[in-house]
Amino acid sequence: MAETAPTQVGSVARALELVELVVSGSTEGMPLSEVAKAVGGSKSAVLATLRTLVDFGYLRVVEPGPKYLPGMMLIRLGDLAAAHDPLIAVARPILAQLSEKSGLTIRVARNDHGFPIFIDRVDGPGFVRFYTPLGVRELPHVSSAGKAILAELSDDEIKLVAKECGLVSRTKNSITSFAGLRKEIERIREVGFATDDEEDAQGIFCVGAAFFDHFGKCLGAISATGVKTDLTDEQVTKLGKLVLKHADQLTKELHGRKSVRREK
Amino acid sequence: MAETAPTQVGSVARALELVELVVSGSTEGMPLSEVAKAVGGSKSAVLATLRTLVDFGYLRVVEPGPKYLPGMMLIRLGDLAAAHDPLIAVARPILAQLSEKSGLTIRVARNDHGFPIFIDRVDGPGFVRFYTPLGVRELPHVSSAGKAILAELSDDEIKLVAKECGLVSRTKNSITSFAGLRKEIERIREVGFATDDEEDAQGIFCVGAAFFDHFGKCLGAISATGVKTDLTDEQVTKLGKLVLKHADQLTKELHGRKSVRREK
DNA sequence: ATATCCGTTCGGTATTGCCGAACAGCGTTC
DNA sequence: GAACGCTGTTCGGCAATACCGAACGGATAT
Repeated sequence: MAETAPTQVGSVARALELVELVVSGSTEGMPLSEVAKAVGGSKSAVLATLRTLVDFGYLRVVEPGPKYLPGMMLIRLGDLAAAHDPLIAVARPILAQLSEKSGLTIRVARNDHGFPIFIDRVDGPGFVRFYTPLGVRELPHVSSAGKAILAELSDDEIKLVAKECGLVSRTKNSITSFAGLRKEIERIREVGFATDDEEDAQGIFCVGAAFFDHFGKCLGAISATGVKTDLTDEQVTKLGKLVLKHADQLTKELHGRKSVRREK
Repeated sequence: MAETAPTQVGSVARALELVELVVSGSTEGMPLSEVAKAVGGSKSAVLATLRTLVDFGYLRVVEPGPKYLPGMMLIRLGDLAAAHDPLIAVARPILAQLSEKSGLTIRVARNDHGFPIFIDRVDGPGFVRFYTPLGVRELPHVSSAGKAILAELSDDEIKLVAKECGLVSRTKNSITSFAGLRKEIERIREVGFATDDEEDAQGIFCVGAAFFDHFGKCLGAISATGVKTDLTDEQVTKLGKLVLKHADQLTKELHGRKSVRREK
């Protein structure tokens, strides 16, 4: 019943599934029986695995009626992973500056073969909070960071990425045709930053700009997120330049340089 | 070589050791042979485990000469765990406010049987950055958050915690005698907030205050961290009141109430 | 008071994860 | 230039061990 080709350790895979299950569960915690049913294993086997995860702090157990919750070790590992990531270490102060200047939520995404993976975030001081998960591959064509990354790829690569994600629609503003995306990319290349005008979620507006390593390769993008009604057209242009400036600053601090535009 | 009594899953335990090993390693990444040597297992077994961890995103592999690094999933899990934690969700905006007002690094710790476990942090805008690990049990008697928590325990509990941590010394200012700690606790109970005057690290000054649940039980403490030379005595008192005010605000938003002072 | 659910414990079985040796690809060294 | 040492990788065989299912004890609800 295996689906992955190369050598794997079954019990470890099952344990990691448990972690994801508990973390995705409610804040109340999951009891043993529920966990066992969800993964389709015997209670005794699941119990042994859960105990191991608790011993290592990945999960914690709350009495009474033992329920399992995410443990402190997950926070510790996430923090350590972020601290050890050179990109995050350099980007975080820049994100904070941009957040303070703009009053918006700022995020930074890594370029994962054309797809954006957001790896850090600084929330704005506003009352509106967006929950924006970190560490997951997002759709490239409906986010400003994703489009800013796409605009730095060659046309062939864009075509490949577009096929891979299928240009699925998220809202009525989403770009779903390759021709539309092509036009949008042209616009981004001209002004230097990308926008997301309610293309991923109703009422949400984003502006993003790419940053580069010392080969001129696009490492990722930063983006600012706000509610649509808060922004006028002039503000968008102003914000775009502000985001672009900070992205360039990030490039500089990474000892990178902006890529020359590649020909078709 | 086992130390834990109850049922555990060996391969999972070994896998989790690998994660910690890689995360604690350098930013360059660890090659297979190094990992295998460190955990004392065969290359083939370690390889299979590493592959499983990579498949789940806990680790990622960088070419050439396959080296293993912390993966995006760790950031994702840490972020999710934080988002699902009601305390962090409520505390984060308050930490941000306090950081902006004070210009310092603000942290929040959970009370783990008298020991502080810092679970979230908002860095100040200053140039000086402190790396303060999250999710680990810290010493209670050399941190302001720890002492703020201690001051809310009964004298018997304080004695127990003091014995457990041994009142080890970290700097020449560290409190190492129970009599000294007793006196310090009295002072904290009078003014309502705790300080750490270079007791954990040279040149570092902290101020902390506790917060409570609706039973009046101390849930944890928040603390502000800065460099010693930046602060005069009057500023310390002013800062203490500011931190205390935000801790009280946190208590309020958690629908808690401050505990009545317990008798001896 | 009874019944049903939960978490836990305990052996038996065979699955499966571990080991060690052999292979292959590089970089270095002589 | 060739041979050596170091990597990471694959493959079979043994036995450790992780799984299962049933039985126990406790709590809650009916």
